[in-house]
Order: sequence, then structure tokens, then C-alpha cells
Amino acid sequence: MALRHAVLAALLDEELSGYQLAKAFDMGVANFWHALPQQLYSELAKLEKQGLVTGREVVQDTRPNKRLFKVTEAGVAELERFAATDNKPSFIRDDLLVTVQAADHVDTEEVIARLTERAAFADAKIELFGGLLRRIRGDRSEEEFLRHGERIGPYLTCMRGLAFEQGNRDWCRQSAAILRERRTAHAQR
Amino acid sequence: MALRHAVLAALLDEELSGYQLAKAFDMGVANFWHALPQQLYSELAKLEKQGLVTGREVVQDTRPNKRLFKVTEAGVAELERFAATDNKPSFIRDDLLVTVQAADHVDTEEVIARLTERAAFADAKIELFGGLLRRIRGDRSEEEFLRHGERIGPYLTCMRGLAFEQGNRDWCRQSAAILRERRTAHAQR
DNA sequence: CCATGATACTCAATAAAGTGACTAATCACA
DNA sequence: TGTGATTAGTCACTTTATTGAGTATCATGG
Repeated sequence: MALRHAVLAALLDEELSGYQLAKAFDMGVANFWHALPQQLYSELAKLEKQGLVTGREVVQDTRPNKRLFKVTEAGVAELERFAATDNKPSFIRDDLLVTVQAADHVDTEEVIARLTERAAFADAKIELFGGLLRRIRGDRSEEEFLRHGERIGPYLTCMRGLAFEQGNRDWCRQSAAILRERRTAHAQR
Repeated sequence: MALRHAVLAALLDEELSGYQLAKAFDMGVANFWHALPQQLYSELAKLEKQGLVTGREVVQDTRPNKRLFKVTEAGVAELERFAATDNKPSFIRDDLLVTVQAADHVDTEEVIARLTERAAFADAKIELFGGLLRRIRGDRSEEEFLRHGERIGPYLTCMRGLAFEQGNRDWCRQSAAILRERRTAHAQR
């Protein structure tokens, strides 16, 4: 049950409404976890009941009212506890890998199509993360920021997200190229 | 619902018992998905009921009897359908990333400890995957195998698993180094 | 002035994944 | 001779995640 901790971690640096949080989790801005709006709303409700976050109503004229949430001291303590005990390894769980695993037994064109789509998706994410990193570090160089920046947690997770998508893109392109080559080699025989 | 497809993909190249399948999924040999034994047994039962796999009883003297499963034609057709339609992107979902996201607000020593543990875990997986790849390609070079090998699906997914873990290891080491540096810089002030 | 889309949520239901406890045999080792 | 590890599973239960449908207001564009 790490969604609760992901929510806490996301709320550490800014006070957010459930809606804003949902956008962040959906966009991949919160590249360290993924969740749908409904989960976040219910998680926020649980966290508030347990006193790990507090919400305050913000009355808006032009928009529906919203509730902004921030992490309480108890919430930070819970994250502290989490940081001290967690150890579950991460596993890739990816439809595309399942498809490629079966590549020798299914239509190669389809596999290549999926790989190409994913490479394009990865490219979009790479640009998104790249821009995000630049925005976070401002006019400082990456090295400078990592040495002396105030909050580097979000920067580090974003770096991992970027590298992950670069790995995805490279692998997708390479795999697609190999499958294409084998296809033509096969056809010429 | 891709576990069903992951199971089908895993059974394409060899006939396996639920137990063997569970070991494969647990070990990360099936590095494209992760599941617990109970899930696999129940998934196999469902797949058999739907005619996508068939099991045959193997009576053993020295060991408890087992049921070996293989994919039927309908099963391959299902994978074909899956390969032609799937498109769900993969998201990282990782406790460690949540911890690092909160790095600026929790005990740095603990975060460094988690990163170090994960780097060691990644190293172990890298060796495992490296050995697996060598075993699959035998005495052929990687390029030669990818060009002319019979079944490259499992090889490609294993390559992705390897690159993923290398990315993990590198990021963990770099992040831990940065946090250590900041800690000493801070202490000296 | 009417459709579309963004903001800001809620509720209900199902599907998937994970946890814990169990049976039962054989093998390896001390 | 009995302790633990390995093979080969099953059953029941809970927690998470996903799907789908609603509610309500306001802003923008044609």
C-alpha cells in the first residue's frame, strides 16, 4: 500500500486539491507513481481521517470551491517510517513486453507497430521530463542544482523517469529494427 | 488483464507446470511480468476452462504428480488478438521512487541505505539476466543471434530487463552519491 | 445561444492483485 | 531420526486498481 505514501510525497512541496493531484498523477508529472482520480480522492479522504493530511476549503467565485490538502507532522512521520522500512523491489509490468515475448508466434507487423507507437510515446515523455527538469533547475546547471539546490527529491525521480523512457525508446527502436531486418531476410529466402 | 496473456506468452516455448511457471515468474526469468504462485494457478485454471491452454497429468514416482500446460491454437489466436490491439503504456510504480521523492523531508541516511540496497539487488539481476542471455544465444554473438536465431522474443524481453536494471543501478548509485555529497557539504557548513 | 471543455468532485461496481494459511509427499543432511 | 528445504499444489480473504456513470458551475468559441 504505497499509494498513500505516493500521495504524501506528492503533497510535500505544494498544497494541492484532489483535482490538481489527479492531473499530476495522470500526466506523469508524478512520474514515480500512477493513479486515477477516483483513487486519489478516496486516498485523500482516508489520509485526512487518519490525520496525515489536512484539507482546507478554498471558496472560489469563478470556479467550484475546492479543498487544498497539505501533509501534517504525523504525515511526515509516516513517510519517515516508510523510508526506513520499505524494500519491495520494482518489477516491470508491461503489455508491450508480453507482446514481444510472443513475437515469434504472432504477426510481426503488429509487433513492429506496437514498438513504433511506444517509441513515439516515449519520445513525448522524454520531452516532457526534459522540460520539467529544466524548469525545476532554472538557470543553474544540473550539477550545480544537484549540489546546492534546495529540494532535489522531485528532480531525482524525474531523472529516473527520463532515463526509463530513454531506455524504452532505445529498446523499442532497436527491437523494431531487428524484427524488420529479419522479416526482409526471411522474405528473400 | 494482461496476466492471462503473460501466462500464454510464457508457455509458448515450453510446456510447464504451474509450479515451474510460478518459479519462472518469481525469479524474474519471466522479466516481463511478475505474479505470485496463487495467481498463476488460478489463471491457468481459467485459461484451461476457456480452452486457451491444455493440461496433461504427468505421474511421477519420486515427486508429487504434476500437470503440464501448453498453449492451444485458440490460445495463440488470443495472443494474436492481444498483439494487434494492446496499447497501454507502462508506468513505473516503485516504493523506492516514492521514498526519493520525499528525500528532502526524511532522514537522508535511510534514503541512502534504500538506494544502496536497491543497487545491490539490481546488480544481482544484471548478472542473472546477463547469464540468461548468454545461455539463450549459446556460442553465437548477440548480433548473429538477433539476425538468425529461431526465437528472439524471450531474448528481446530479457535485454529490456537487463537495461532496466542497469538503469536502476546507475540511478541508485548516482543518487546515493549526490545525497552523500550534500550531507557532508551540509555538515561542514 | 448552444456546444464543448475545463474545473471540481462523488458513488457504485467489478476486476485484478496480494496475503496468509494449509496439505502432503520426498530429499538432503547432520 | 527429525529438521528443514523442495516439489506441487489449494482455499479463503482482503486490499488495490479499474471502469463507468453522474453532478454542478463557469469559460470559450463559433
